[in-house]
Amino acid sequence: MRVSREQAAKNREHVIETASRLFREKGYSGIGVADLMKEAGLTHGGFYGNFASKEDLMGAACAHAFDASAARWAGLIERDPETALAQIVAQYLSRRHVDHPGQGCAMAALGGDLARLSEPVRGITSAGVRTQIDVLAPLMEGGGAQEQRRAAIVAYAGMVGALVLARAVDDGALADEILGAVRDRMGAGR
Amino acid sequence: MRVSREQAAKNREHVIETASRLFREKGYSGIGVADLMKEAGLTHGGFYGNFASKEDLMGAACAHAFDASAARWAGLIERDPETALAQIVAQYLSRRHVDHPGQGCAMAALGGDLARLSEPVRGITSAGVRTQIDVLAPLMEGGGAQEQRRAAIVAYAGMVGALVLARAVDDGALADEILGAVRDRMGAGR
DNA sequence: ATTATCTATAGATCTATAGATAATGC
DNA sequence: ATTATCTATAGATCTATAGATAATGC
Repeated sequence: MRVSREQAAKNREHVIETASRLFREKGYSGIGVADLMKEAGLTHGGFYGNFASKEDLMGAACAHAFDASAARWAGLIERDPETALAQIVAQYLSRRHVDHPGQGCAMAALGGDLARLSEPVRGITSAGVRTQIDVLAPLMEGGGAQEQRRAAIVAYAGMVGALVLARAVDDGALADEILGAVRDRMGAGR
Repeated sequence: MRVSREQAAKNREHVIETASRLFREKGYSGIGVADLMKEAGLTHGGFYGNFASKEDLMGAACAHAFDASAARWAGLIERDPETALAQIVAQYLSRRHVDHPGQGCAMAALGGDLARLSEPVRGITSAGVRTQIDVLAPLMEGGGAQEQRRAAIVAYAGMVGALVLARAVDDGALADEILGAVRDRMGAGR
C-alpha cells in the first residue's frame, strides 16, 4: 500500500494535474473529491493526507493552470517575439480552445467559481492574472510601459470574455463569429 | 394553504426573480432548491408543481436576467442615444456592478455554469447573447451594419471579460485598474 | 372537485475523518 | 517505527417525489 516518498510526491502532482483538468472541465462543484481521486488512480481517503481541503486543492490546481498558461505564452514569445501576439491570440480564440476547457485558460473556465471562493485561492488568482498581464504587456504597441500594460489588460479581458461567450452559446456559427470578431480586432487594431 | 391562481402566478414569478438573483450571486450549484424556496418565502415541496427541475428554473431565471439587462440598455438608448453607449459602459464596468452580481450581467456571473448546462438553458443563453449584441450594434461607429455588429461583439466580450477578471481578483486596486483600462478603451477607441 | 402548497422522506450524493494495512526508511 | 494509502463510515447536504391539507373556483 505505502509507496516511496518520491512516488508519493509524483502522486500528489498527478492529483493536482488531474484536478486542474477536471475543475476546468466540470467546474469547482461539478467534480467531487472521491471521483477526482478515482480519476487520478487513487482512493478517496488518501486525499486528506495531501490536501487540507477541497478548496486547498483548488488553489494548487489553479496555480498549476496559470503557470502552464504563462509558460505557453512565454514559449511562443521566446520562439518568435514578432509573431507571438498573433499566435497567442489565434490559439486562445480558437475552436480547439473552446472545445477543450480542461487544457485551457483557468480564468475563462473558472472565473465565476473563483470569484466566490475564499483565500488563499483568490490570492493565487490575482497572482495569475498579474502574470498574464505582465507577459502580454511587452507585446503591445503603444508608447510607454503604462500604455502597454493597459493595452494588455484590454486584450486579456477581450480574450477571456470572447471565450466565455463562445462556450456558453449553443450555436457553433455564433461562437465562431464571436471568436473571429475579437481575433480580427486584436490582429488589426492597436 | 392553497392560494388564488393570480397569487400562484405571482409566487411563480417571485421564485424566478429570487432564483435569478441567487444563481448570479452564488452560482448554479451554490444554492439548493430548498434554500431558494425558503428565500422566496415558500416551502421546498411546492417547487416541483411549478418547475420540472432545478435546471428548468435556471432557464427561466436566465431568461429573466437577460431580459432585464436588455431592457436596461434599451431604456438608456431611448433616453439619450448619443450618450447611451458611454452610460452602458460606465454602468457595466463599475465597482457597483462588480460588487452586486445578483442584479448584474448573467453572462459574467454564470458564464462558466451555462457552458456546462444542457438544453434548453443553452438556447436561452444564445438568444440572450444575440439580443445583447443586437441592442449594442446600432450604438457602434463604423460604416455598415456588419461592421457595427462585429464592433458590438468586441465591446460585449471586453465588458464580460473585464467583469469576470475584476470579480475574480482579490485586490480592489487591480480590479479598478482592469475596469478603468477597458472603460477608457471603449470610450476613446472606435 | 380541483389544485396550490405543505410536511415528510427516499435515495443519492458530498466533504471529511477514523482506524486498518502494508511497504518504506531508519 | 514511520507513513502513504486503503476501507469504511459519519454527518450533512441535495434533488425529487409521495401523500396530506386546506382554500379556491366551478
